[in-house]
Amino acid sequence: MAWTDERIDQLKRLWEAGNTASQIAEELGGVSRNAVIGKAHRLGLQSRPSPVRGGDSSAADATPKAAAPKAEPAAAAPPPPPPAAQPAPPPVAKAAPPAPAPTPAPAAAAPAAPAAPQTVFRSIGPGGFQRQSPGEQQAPSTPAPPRRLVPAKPSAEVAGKTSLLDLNDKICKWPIGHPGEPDFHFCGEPINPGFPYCLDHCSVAYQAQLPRRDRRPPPPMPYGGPRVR
DNA sequence: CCCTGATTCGC
DNA sequence: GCGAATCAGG
Repeated sequence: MAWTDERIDQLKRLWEAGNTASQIAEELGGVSRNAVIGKAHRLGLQSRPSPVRGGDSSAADATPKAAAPKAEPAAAAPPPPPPAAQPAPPPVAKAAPPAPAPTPAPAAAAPAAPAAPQTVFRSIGPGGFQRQSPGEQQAPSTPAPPRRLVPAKPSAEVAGKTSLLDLNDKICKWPIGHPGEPDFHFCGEPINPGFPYCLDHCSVAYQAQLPRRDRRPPPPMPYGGPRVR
């Protein structure tokens, strides 16, 4: 199974969304957990809290890394790995509790720009995107209402639709329809900062892990989505 | 045991 | 570049 752009992109998103390598492997299909991890590393994806890493048994461990039980020839001279700065920590915020949050005080999270007239978007984690608007602030008292997201068909009109050539870094790349169809186009709405899709499509693309019981049947996925087993 | 991610190294 | 084998912690 080759690492196509789509599969790589899926890997990135799932990885950064906090899925385990096993889950990602299962989701992608055709690859092993190791393959996912290996690819993730090759892509330079930052590893999330791994059980092996942080588990520093000794408080002041003098030995940094002696985990080389295998051959340790004469290599030595470890080239200082340029810490490729971490330029992208914004997209991931605190994970949103999927469970019914009894928190009644919603305003506490919006201390900044209370007078800002413009809508502010804040991603609060995979599957937990919420619109934060000064006016239409909704108390999350309701048990995570599974928003019924229709594939948002802005206008089936041929005119004004977002074509492939219209895509850029600022608009939602969620496909509407299917490639080849006469009216196939892209969402085109302003993106949710840090993501390739708009707010609504982010909430579709990044589904929160719900109990298998009451999970919404067929989440609309582009291109048929990941294989169904 | 199970799980996890990290790393190595032959391909 | 890829990923099975292996390592190592929870």
